[in-house]
Amino acid sequence: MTKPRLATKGSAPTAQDEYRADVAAYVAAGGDESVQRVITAVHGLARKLNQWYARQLADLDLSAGEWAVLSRLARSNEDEALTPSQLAEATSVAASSMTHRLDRMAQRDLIARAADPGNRTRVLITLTDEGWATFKAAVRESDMVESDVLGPLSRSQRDDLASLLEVLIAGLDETPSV
Amino acid sequence: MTKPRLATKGSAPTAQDEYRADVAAYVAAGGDESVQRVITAVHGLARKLNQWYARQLADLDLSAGEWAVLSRLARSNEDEALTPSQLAEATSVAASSMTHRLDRMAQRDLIARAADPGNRTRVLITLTDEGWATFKAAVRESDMVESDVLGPLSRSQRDDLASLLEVLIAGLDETPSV
DNA sequence: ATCAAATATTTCGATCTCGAAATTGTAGCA
DNA sequence: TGCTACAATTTCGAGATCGAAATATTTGAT
Repeated sequence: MTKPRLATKGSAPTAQDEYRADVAAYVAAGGDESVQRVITAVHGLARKLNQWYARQLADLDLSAGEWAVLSRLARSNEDEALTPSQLAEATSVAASSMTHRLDRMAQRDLIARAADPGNRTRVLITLTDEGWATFKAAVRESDMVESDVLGPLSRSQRDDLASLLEVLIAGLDETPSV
Repeated sequence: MTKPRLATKGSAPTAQDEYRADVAAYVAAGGDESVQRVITAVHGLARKLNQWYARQLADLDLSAGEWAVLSRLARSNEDEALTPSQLAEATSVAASSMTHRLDRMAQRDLIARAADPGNRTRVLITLTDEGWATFKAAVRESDMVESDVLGPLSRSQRDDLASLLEVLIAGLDETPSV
């Protein structure tokens, strides 16, 4: 069954090959197979998606980090305003890095800084009209990639998959933060 | 006994809350719901896992990138030796960055460089005994995290989940690389 | 009211990454 | 062989990130 791919760089290994080899290695090293199949697949998917996003986002002159900021702001622009610290936490980056990232984004008029009226230590970040438009454009682009990836599954399979993943997401909150 | 749980002002949002808000935002922006549920869950899980790995790996003085190299080498040490370029490709990093990463890892005696006997342009990277031992230690640590995450699912649910994810992985190879 | 501790942001120096040369070696072809 | 195109790695300069220290403000205790 396994295609005997002969050495040379000509034929790149498929994602499936990589996946199987990874699972085998982790199991050989002592990992549980039913765990490693899921974990390795999740990582592989996320990695591939991120690669594609990076390319798509490059068209809009956005880095993955900038996209993360846009995305986080977009889903809470109405009710709550966010501070740089919260954005740093939300996007897994040091607060000091967020300062610089926001500098660039403000320069491009994607976001705006405003002093918190109730606490002058804080800065509140909001999406500008242009930032909001850029967010929507990026969603439209990435949705095309994502639809392709989910193409092989039927609607009910997608729902089953989502439900199982949601169980794991819910469980994350109970895990003792390692 | 009771951890002095730092008084969260608004009680930190749970991973589940974040997930639901993300899905809602993407759907509001025009994404398909059955797509966004899966994609968002995959990203959320991968992100959380990576955060935990980073902490675990810090105990072994490993960065995520170094772990990726160790891991890639560990699963192909027997048959094929890898070049820096291949490792760069495999771990999504520029070839020039791999040079420095390998410098550091060689200095710590985790990997060894050797000239390819058949092609003096190439350098072949192999795991040292210490590198191999470090890999195994990391697998043991991360398997504990992963088992916790998969705890909420029964054996057969894990298999179902893995099977669905594997369909997507297989599909990645057909996608026209965007 | 005042002083000390805590919080939020920014600045600073070191490190890591990237893409573009530069370097070194291989392969094809007359 | 000699020459040109190609390939793999490393070097180099610019930009991004990190953790720690600096700055400014708020909160809490006396």
